[in-house]
Amino acid sequence: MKIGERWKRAFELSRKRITPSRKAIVEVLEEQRKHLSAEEIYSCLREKHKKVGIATVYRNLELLSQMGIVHRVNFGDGKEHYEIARIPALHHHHLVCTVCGRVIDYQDFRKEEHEFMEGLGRVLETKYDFLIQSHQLYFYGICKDCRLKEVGE
Amino acid sequence: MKIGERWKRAFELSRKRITPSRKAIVEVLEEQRKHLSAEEIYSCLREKHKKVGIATVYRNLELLSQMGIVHRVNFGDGKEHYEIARIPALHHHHLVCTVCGRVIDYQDFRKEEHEFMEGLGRVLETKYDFLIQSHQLYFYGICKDCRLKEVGE
DNA sequence: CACCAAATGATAATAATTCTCATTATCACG
DNA sequence: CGTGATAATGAGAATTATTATCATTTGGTG
Ligand SMILES: [Mn+2]
Ligand SMILES: [Mn+2]
Ligand SMILES: [Zn+2]
Ligand SMILES: [Zn+2]
Repeated sequence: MKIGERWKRAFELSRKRITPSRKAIVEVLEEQRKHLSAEEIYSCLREKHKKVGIATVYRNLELLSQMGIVHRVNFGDGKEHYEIARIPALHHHHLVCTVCGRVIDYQDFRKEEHEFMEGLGRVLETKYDFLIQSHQLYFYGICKDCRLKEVGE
Repeated sequence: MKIGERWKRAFELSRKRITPSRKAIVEVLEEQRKHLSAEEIYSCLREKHKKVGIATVYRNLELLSQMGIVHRVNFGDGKEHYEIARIPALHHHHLVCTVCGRVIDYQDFRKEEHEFMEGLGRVLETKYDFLIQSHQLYFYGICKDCRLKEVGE
């Protein structure tokens, strides 16, 4: 099932209204498939001549995150970023360069990783009486370019 | 080796000065062993009658994070939190309630998890030419109390 | 003890996000 | 297909976390 069809159903179920702003925000994230900040999404919308206020962008990113339609990710650069949620089979994680901020999406070991996380998640649910909804894994390090620059200096 | 002895050595090696502010900040984090925001650390220092400016708190938390003496963690509540780094054998991860913000430190499956992360890390290092320094795993969900409240409404 | 780069404190500046409130639009219902 | 209750929006103000500036102080080396 395409994510595009899915989110409309989710809106109906949760009794949230389907508005032009919401459609436009999801559209931008689906097209770009990148990690965009609220401000970047706002700019994209302006370029497309969709007039949506910045407050509405923030409000809806919050809502869409809670609904699981978008993922909010934080790379430690002082602002939140958002990306469209992929189907579970395409779930991915992040590799962050602590020097230049470059972020790599990786999905290697998707299956093993997913199994491991599922198993761990189940144990935690039982032990801590939590209902687990999602997880995020970040690896931090130094990318090739930044390592070369360091040596050069 | 106690972490307390270790960080002084790290300072000498990286040619950073051991100042009263830095000692005091590490001290607070070692005593409290919690996830404190910069502002909370600043308050603790004032209570202990150590006069350290807020800017110095931020500056040193940045430095201590880079040195690996403290860990900067983000639970999605709009501010960074800091905790003293534990020795690798006591490495832990986080379980975050998306409703009330409660955070649980867990260290179950420490060994299996660590092995898994090490293995995954090595593959990523090779494939993406990254030098990996650390990783963080977050599980998000709803805690027991928040689930009970939801039903009550 | 003197020197000097590094560190600090006070405060201003910036940047991200949230709040307020008057106006507009969605959609369930008749 | 209207209509009304109520959710959503936009503009801008307000708030909050974090960073920058710069004159002053200090740690550590010799
Ligand atoms: Mn991603
Ligand atoms: Mn912790
Ligand atoms: Zn880099
Ligand atoms: Zn909770």
